Amino acid sequence: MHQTTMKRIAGALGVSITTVSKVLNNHADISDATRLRVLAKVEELGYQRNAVARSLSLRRTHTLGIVIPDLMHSFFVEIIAGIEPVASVRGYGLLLCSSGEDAGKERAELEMLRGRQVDGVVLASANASGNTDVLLQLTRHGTSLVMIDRDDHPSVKCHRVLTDDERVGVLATAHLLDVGRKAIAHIGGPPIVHAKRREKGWREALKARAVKPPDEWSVRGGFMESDGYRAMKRLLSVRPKVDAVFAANDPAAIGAMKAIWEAGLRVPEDIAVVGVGDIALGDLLRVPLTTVGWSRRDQGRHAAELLLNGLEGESDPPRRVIIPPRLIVRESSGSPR
Amino acid sequence: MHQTTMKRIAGALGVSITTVSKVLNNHADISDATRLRVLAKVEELGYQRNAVARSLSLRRTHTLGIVIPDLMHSFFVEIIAGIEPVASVRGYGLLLCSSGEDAGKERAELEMLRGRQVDGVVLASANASGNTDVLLQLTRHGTSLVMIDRDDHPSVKCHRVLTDDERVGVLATAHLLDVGRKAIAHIGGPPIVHAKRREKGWREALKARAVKPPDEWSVRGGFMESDGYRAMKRLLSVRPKVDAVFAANDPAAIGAMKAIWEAGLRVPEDIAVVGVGDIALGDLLRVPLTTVGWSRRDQGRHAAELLLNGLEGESDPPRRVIIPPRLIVRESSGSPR
DNA sequence: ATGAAAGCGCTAACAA
DNA sequence: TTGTTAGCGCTTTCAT
Repeated sequence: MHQTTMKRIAGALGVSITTVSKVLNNHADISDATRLRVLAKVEELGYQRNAVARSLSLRRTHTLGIVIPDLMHSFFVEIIAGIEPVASVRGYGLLLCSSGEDAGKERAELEMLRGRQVDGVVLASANASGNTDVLLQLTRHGTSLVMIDRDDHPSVKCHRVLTDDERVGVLATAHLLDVGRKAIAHIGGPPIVHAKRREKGWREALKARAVKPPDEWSVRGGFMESDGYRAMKRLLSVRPKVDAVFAANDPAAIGAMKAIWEAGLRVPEDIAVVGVGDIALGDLLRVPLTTVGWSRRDQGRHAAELLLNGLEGESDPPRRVIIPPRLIVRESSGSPR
Repeated sequence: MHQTTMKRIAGALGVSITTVSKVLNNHADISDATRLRVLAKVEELGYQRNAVARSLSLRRTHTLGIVIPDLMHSFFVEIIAGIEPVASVRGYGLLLCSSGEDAGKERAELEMLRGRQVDGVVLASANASGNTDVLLQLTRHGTSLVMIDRDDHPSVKCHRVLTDDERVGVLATAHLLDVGRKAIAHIGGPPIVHAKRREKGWREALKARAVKPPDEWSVRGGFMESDGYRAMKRLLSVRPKVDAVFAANDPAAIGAMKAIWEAGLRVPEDIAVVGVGDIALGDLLRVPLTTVGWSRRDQGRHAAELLLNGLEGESDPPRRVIIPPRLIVRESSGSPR
């Protein structure tokens, strides 16, 4: 029950704690003989340095905080999967927080992470601003920060790992035009800059082919399946009928498909659907979903690398890393007509 | 850049550090006047207790370690989603580790968690034993442990949150018999007790209806999609043909379906498929998958509660919590014939 | 090459 | 009601 400590090791060997510490930190000024004796004892007792005490001394915890909106969204989990191996191999632990899409909880989590003295934070927020002050406070106290898929909080100087959202919209919409769709509606996301850029891409792509979308083609939705479902319900009553819809993300696209099926229509024959995000199993859906995706793992990996490089070596100036989106064509967008 | 500390607060107010500490810990022996002054200063400076120092003093980190085999498996993420709210609301942080199905890495993660002095560990391992010694060491040092979906390591005295695997096999197989299938094959999992129990359930259910499975009906597989795919390839050559297959988990079932389709056959018309685990989006698959599932969230929730109750109050004797499995009928098992 | 001593920021007896 | 003091286990000057 009693923890083994350096004191114990030192005592058992008749050396000082300092000596043990030095061995464990690979200091050069230790004779090979002593080093070996210490190492042997460490092995024998199964000793593990107390990271808490070490952190207090070093003022570094070798811990990264991760804040995501929703654990159940494969999307964010893939980001973590990108972070994990990088952190793990460099000896960093991951303190996981889920904000549940709630700005209040996100705030609480960020303060908790500050209290726990994490060396860095990866924030994959979905909330529109609100916690700018906590973020500023964090960075001011020396915690490095990287935001994923967020290009707001402009006052917060930190690394950002993003995709090109306007291009996302263009890729999706141009594809639908390419396969011969004429009336391409858009189910928008929440009022955040990324959703707006996707909508902008949709407009641009239409404009490039001289298509003028009537107002009813664009309906405000959200990032949840239920949002897409509701939005599609409304789009189904638009006349003349739409023959395609570009949803701001995959869950919304799935919701839209459900609404379409419920109305007795078919995907893609009656209405083609394209989403964004390339969620897991998207290729195994009843009607496999055409989507615009980008590598979440790369996003996570880059985030972790930016963070750790900044922590270990020189702290680079804030960078923006753009992960390019790509079109993933499946059945929901149909074949050329 | 300089952290605010209790010293600073105390200094600014002309009181002792102890007083500040007592206020922050809600000790009764502090006058309201002082309490208010301190709280005001804390607010003013945006002070946050340094959890590292606190942990060193208290010898509790208010942190739980979570070790799962694979972040990309929705299955484990749901467990975390069950743990998170319980831990979060009680002020516990979650240190996340992914062992990548590798006993060596799992071992390293567990030692890391020991070094970090976590108060408890939730282990959702998939590895067959091997790290028993580390687990024993952990518990011996006072770390409480709960294992999820693991009923091995019998020497390790800890809570366990399991499902009834034999019943899982019975539910799946009886269902296939109920819908009129005659030749029900089984794609087994890796050589762990749970997979074996599922197979046992399969045998029991067949026996209960006087069906004697020939040896070729049972093929050793694994828990990966590729395992199911390979196993099904072999099953496809069995004569007389099998008309149903019960796979030890959903990924294997999905792999099996792929093999069936590749062979030009149909699910469920030619071969019915049932999996285990009820993975996310299982109901949106090309052919929605019939499966036997149980609440992962409940599993996580129970695990967290067992752990935290043990930490906060009396430490219960090791308990085994059984989460009941239930059959989820979708299309892959077909309709009665 | 080794060790004594101070300190990281906090908690908790024990005094006052 | 408040403060003094001694740790928690480790790192790190600075002597020796």
